[in-house]
Amino acid sequence: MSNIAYFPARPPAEDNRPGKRERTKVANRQSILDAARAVFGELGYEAATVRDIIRRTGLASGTFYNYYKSKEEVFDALADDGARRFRPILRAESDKAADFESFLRGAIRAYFDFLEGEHESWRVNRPAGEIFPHARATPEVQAVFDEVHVALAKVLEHDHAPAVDLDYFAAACIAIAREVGDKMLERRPIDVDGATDFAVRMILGGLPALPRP
Amino acid sequence: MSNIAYFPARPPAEDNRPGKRERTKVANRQSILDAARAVFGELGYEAATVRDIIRRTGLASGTFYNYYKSKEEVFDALADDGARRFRPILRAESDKAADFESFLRGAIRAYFDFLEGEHESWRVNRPAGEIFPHARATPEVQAVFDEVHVALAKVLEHDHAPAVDLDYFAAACIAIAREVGDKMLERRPIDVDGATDFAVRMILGGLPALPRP
DNA sequence: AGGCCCAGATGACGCCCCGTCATGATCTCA
DNA sequence: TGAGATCATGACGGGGCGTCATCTGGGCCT
Repeated sequence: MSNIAYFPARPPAEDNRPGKRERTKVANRQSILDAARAVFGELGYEAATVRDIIRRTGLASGTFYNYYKSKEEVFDALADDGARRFRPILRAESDKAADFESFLRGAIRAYFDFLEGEHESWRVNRPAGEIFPHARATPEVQAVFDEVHVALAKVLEHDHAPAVDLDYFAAACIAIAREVGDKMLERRPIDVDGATDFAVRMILGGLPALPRP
Repeated sequence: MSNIAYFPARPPAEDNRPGKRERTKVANRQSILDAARAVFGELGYEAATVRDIIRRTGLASGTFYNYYKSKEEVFDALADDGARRFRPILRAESDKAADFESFLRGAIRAYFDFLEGEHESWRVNRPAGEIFPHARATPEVQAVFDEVHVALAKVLEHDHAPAVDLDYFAAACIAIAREVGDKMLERRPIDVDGATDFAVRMILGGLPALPRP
């Protein structure tokens, strides 16, 4: 007996749900990422081992390697994930900005908000003094840097600002944002506005322009 | 028979050379550091193992652990070494500086010169894309940061500059110096003057003050 | 000189992490 | 329902890790 007489050629409701195979694959990949985030948060990146991550998933060790080649690759995947979520935000700021200052303020503010959000899921209990690696230059992360680069160039040109060494300038801006952002997270209460103001003024006017606390 | 009749109470020429015991200890510690520098340079920090370092010294594995507890500790020792050499240079700049700008220029210039010098012994052949860890906050390194902090405070006060958030400001200055310094090392020819000028102007006047290339 | 002592060099050892692979279970599709 | 594809499994060899019982020889005393 055939279903053909009773159902249209395609199954009803266009069952788009992927088969079980595909679903477990997605679930496994996700649980590895979740476990990794937790382990990195608890033990710190350096101390964490692939085995720690595997144990937390409950999967077999070999299964891990069907998805990622190493601890580094998982970390990169997490970084990529963050970058992928941040990129559209940055893009939006870049699009809506009228001049350089508002672009800068929007972008840095967005980054700091983002940082504060991520903060939670990462630095749960990491050992004192340990250095958490900054996101490495994975494709997605690099794309964000490039986007900053391009956005800076675009907005500067639009403002008829004098040509500058963009490579140095972008590096300096990113450095300031990173470092002031880190310091911001260490203070209680976390003051996103203050940090944003500081970073923006530092970039736009240097020392003389800084806010007086 | 006694030497007393022939020699003064203390042995001649006041032989201060430490005994052989002490000398091998110093030599071992030094060869471990040398080996570590070479290994980190060749394999990169991440890939390097304690065994790699041990093998290169020719010592037994146990001996290594008589001197350092781990790869991290050796790296920190190397960083401390660098910091210990850099500190007096920084101090000299701080002492001789008449105003904030000359202090800043002197300090950054000194740092970039230092970077260029160190450059040789470190990044010999490291794998592309690998992140070389910035010096961690070892006591000596921390001391350098603190010195920067203090020097900034002192010079700023002397200049009757408006009060600023020193924590943020120092972090931003160090961030700029680090990042522009790294980028400087990637360019050929290495232009210490140009990088110094950029960093100084960025800190002193932000975007509008930057040199036009 | 001869002998004793102990700092410290040695390398074998047990432990654990690494990445692989032969095996088997389960899904898919005809 | 059966054949084949896909992928989870966990045992395994390789190797790095840090330790420790043992040995070596420099320091020191007589």
